[in-house]
Amino acid sequence: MPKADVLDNIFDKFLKGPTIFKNHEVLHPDYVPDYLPHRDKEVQTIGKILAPALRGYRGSNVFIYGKTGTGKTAVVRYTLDHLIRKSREIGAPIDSCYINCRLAGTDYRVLSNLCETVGIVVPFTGLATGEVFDRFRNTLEAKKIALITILDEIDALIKAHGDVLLYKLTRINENLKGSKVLLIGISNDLHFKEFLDPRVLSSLSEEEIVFHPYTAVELKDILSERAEMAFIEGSVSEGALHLCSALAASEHGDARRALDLLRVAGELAEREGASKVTEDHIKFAQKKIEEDRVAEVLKTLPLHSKLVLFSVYLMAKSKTEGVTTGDVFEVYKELCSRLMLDPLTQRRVSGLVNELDGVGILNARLVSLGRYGRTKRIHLGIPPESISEIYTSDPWVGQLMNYVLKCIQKQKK
DNA sequence: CGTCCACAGGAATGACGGGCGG
DNA sequence: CCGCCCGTCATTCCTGTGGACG
Repeated sequence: MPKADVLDNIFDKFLKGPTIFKNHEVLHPDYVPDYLPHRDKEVQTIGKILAPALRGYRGSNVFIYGKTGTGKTAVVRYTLDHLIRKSREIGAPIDSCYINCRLAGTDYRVLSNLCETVGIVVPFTGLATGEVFDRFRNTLEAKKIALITILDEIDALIKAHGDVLLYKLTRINENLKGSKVLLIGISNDLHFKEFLDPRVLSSLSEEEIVFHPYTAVELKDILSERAEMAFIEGSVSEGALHLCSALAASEHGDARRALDLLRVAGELAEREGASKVTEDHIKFAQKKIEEDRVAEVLKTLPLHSKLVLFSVYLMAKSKTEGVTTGDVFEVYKELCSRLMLDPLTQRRVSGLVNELDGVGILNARLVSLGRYGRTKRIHLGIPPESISEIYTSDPWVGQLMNYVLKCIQKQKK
């Protein structure tokens, strides 16, 4: 059979076969639904804070904390959408601007985003940030509007570039007569306050809202709601939903995670031609998401981190309990000499171990061996099979590793 | 009870590369 | 376009430390 026919078959099967998705899109992370279960209180609170803008008062700046997947962004966007709609109805001069600070990356790009919303174009680069700020302020002043600015993931920007911009923004109203700016800061980091200048903090957190993680029960409501929209009726088992919400709840009540899980499970089910998403699909999806994450991290690891990881891997085979920093460093040095590479210092390797621990690929625990010193006890944090990712992701390193393995085996014999 | 191991991890400093601002 | 500055990664030097051993 010619190739094209085989493909046609696959496509036809896909098109005609029993699909279980009705609307795939509603499971994607940036979809904002018409109703946000279990966030009524937050929606109302933010609504009350923003409402004065409809009458031309400034209202308060708001600072929102909460871990990932607790609905911060969704609630703010939802509330703001409604506010803007209302303002159009009654003709109130309100505009809004949503900026993800982490994606924007620098002060300059945040500002250029702001400029865009007030309708002026600034060059990619070339202007001093102060100049861009002035242009923004002047244009805003001329437009005579209330601008509600959402600064999402603001902690990322502050940690990277300091709070100069934020300070300027919080004080911008002092120099404005016709217009006003209302700031909504969103942070994933609960300890973010400590990074801020007290003046900025007091101005920004005139109102503070903390978003608590969803409980398993709440997650289930969210999932049921979304599943109803996303899937054809009856194609998701009750057990699957239950498991899905339980899994996400155990991971700090992350709704995004739960929705991801459901989406991937649905895709898996559809691909294998199943008519129903089952608990097994969820379990499989959980595994797949984790594997993808690990593979992604391994792929992007710097060379010496790979070597450190590989050292731990080699030793984990023989020693089941406890590899120390010193052990790892010795093996690592040996690897380097075989590969004709300059080894890093022990200090650095110790740091790399900590970094690998941070992303969950290694488990490093500080222990004291009394008379025999203090060190870290290091284990693999992932299944050893995953290490093969290193081979596949980086052929050069893979070849070297194979070479090293052969040398070691020869020595043993 | 003091010693001393085998590191942890902070601070200062240097090399390098890339983007900002003039 | 170029110099400068800033962030990242790494090194060097350093002080700190929990607890088994003698």
